[in-house]
Amino acid sequence: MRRYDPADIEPKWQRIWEAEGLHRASEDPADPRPRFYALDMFPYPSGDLHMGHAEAFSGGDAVARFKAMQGYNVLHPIGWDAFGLPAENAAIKREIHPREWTYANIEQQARSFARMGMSFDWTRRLATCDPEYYRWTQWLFLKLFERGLAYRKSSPVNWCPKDQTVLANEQVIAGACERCGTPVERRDLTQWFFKITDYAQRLLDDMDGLVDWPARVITMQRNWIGRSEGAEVTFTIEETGDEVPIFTTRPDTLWGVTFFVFAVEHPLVRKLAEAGGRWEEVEPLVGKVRNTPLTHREEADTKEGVVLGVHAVNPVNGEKVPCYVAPYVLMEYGTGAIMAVPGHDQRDFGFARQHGLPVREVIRPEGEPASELAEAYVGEGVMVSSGPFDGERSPASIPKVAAWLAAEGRGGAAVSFRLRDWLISRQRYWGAPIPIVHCPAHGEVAVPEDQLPVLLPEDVDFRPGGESPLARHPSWKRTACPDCGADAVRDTDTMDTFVDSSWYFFRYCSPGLTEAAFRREDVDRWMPVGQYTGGVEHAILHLLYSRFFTKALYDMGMVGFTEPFPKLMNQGQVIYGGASMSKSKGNVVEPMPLVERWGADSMRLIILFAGPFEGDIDWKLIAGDPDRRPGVNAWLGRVFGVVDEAASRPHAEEPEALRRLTHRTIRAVTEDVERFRFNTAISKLMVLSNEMRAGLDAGGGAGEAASALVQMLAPFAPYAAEELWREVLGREGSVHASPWPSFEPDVAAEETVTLIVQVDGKVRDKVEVPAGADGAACLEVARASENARRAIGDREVANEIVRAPRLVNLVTR
RNA sequence: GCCGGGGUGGCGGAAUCGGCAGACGCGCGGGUCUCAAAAACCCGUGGGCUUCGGCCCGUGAGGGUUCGAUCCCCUCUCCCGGCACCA
Repeated sequence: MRRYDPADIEPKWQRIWEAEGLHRASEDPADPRPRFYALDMFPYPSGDLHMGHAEAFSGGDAVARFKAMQGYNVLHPIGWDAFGLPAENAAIKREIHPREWTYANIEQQARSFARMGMSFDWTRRLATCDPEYYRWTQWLFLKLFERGLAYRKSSPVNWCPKDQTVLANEQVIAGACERCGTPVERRDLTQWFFKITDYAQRLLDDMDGLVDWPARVITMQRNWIGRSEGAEVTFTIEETGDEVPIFTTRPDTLWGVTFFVFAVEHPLVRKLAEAGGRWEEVEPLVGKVRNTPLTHREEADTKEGVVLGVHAVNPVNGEKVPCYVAPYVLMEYGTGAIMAVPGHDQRDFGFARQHGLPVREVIRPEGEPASELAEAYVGEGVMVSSGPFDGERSPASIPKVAAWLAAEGRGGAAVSFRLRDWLISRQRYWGAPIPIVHCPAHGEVAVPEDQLPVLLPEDVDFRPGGESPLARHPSWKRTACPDCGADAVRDTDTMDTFVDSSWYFFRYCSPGLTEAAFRREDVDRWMPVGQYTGGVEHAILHLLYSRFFTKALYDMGMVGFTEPFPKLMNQGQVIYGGASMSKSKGNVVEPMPLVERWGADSMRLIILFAGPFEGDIDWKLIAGDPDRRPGVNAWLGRVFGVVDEAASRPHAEEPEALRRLTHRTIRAVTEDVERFRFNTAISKLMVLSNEMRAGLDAGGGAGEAASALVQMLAPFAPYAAEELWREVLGREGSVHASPWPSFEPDVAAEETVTLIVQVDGKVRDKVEVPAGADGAACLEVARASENARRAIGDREVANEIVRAPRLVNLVTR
């Protein structure tokens, strides 16, 4: 009998598949197969692959192989998200160049992927740190710049005083630098932004079409975009005449305004404080908040604030209310100033109590008397003390008030988004340089396309200190203005790595193209992506940015669709003992040692069989003794046994029950794989192999079952399936290029079914009846059941529920 | 606090147009083989009771609808995830 020896067969097939070019996507125009783009979120090359990669890619690979067997021309590419801070950190620590560290890791991961049997089209491999890739990242930046979608402005950012660098929000943990633990400060710097806010409404609207996205991802993106409807209203400052617009979702409470609040960063604060003779009191608060890290702002005291000494005139009734400056109003949202209605907003209420400001009731619950408010009332009601709107029902009155404001010329209906423009500048070395030259005469000038890429300099001191590494380089930034030839300097910032990853899926469609980032015809041929697989940690940033890029490129006529990923699947995390795996916790389980010891097929089966793909896997709970043979490995051994035995007696008659199970299994497994239910698919294959064993032991044949089993095993255990297909079953060509088995309904149909006989809803008997048994026949069988009679005893049967041919329930009085 | 998802054997998990709860696997127990052990293979495995025919209980807790509820409804509870001064 043929032994199952993964150490022997896996490297062998890996070589043969590579030599045969089995997984290359076909670009032959005569290829009649429909196309399918199976995309996995590309990895970041920090060391070797971890368990999370193993799970995500095992699932993605199962889908790609399944689709190929279903007759699709599959594009299943791989690449690396290879720019980023960790490469620099590692380089600083080990004194090697970020490039060396990055490419070494990419090679390692590529070898591991190949060893795992991933069906990638390696000819399309890319890395975002490759000059031939980032050249086009820069080119896309310039396209956005041309359209006004990339612009520069001053913005507050997180700054680590020890590392002397700007940090992304996600690099700030509890107000401190994640690397050195130093509390971060706030700096105002001029930065590049992408104008994603122009697309806020479309990003929101188009999600209605993303029916195959996980609901929670949709929810997270909706929350992130944060659309609010309301009104904009312009107040006038009594003492200076300044006009200050505010956004409110509750214009129906305009008559309840008793004060007015500015964010500390609001450009009018100093002027107004000075006009009110209060700058001395205001300045310390402004300074304090300015030095508070952005990530700490949420902990600021809601009641803190200082009076400005000036008054705002309420346009609806001419009332003058005092102005304050307070940290609870954010410059980043709305207009950076608010009308305060303590009667109907809890934050305003708290502030009013603290500062002795009046609280006015202007929305009253229907049918109730006027009351002294003990807290803000935010529910429905009737407008009172509201001039022309007295008696109007709120919130129905909101659009009426907005329309009235518009007619009066003091504002009107407005929509506000929480989404802010995407800050892409990074004062870091290991990223794509921003292709802009700053000319004293011409300002921001695009680097001409024929001068791309703007290459990163090699000889750089990328250790932290003072300025960004590119700014510190003695000569790199010096250049001539492309417009006038005068001395000018390059922009010394690099782009956020999320820019790199916002278009990599387009590049896969036109690999190695030297004239453009991609060809529209290539992209339109393969995209939108058939299935996108990756972690939920990218639910907002990467997916939102990629959607934005796609829409912007669509508007430029560069692609023919507006959503890149109509179908999205998130795999769960692989954790250990309820916590994420990490080196500091010492609980990291790596996939490659498992692959070396038991084979890639076993590693893939362990992880796919452990539970639902979307759910987390706690390795501590699913893994047994690491030195003990995994159950799935033993199962593969048994599969080799049954397939070998079936092949050795091709003329033996296959039992009808086995044929039926085979066809039922084909139907069920096909459905399971389509729904990412790999765990149940594998369990059904186990059932089939168990039944084959029983049939063979009884002397029957199992040829059809063996063939189907091997084919259905192929997406999950590609090496073992290939060995069985070609060597044991002796088929020509790869199992992975064979057509997915089809089930025949006639064969799958049951001849008999188990009739459940219940008495008063409790199961009392199970009887085999013909599958076509009608109600009367079933009832007869049920009445005849000895067990049922005993359960009924001397009671009278009052009701008979019949669901032929599955169930009869005899109900006694 | 708000929104979303979930609670099923010793463990991972099956089963939801309301109709056999616990598929499949791990673990565990017993057996075959062996001098012995491991491996492999076979049998058993929710709890309790049993006259060995079966019976009772059981899907976080309580209630409801129904002939019948893991599934639908209400209340509660715990866990996980996301958001959280968003005007």
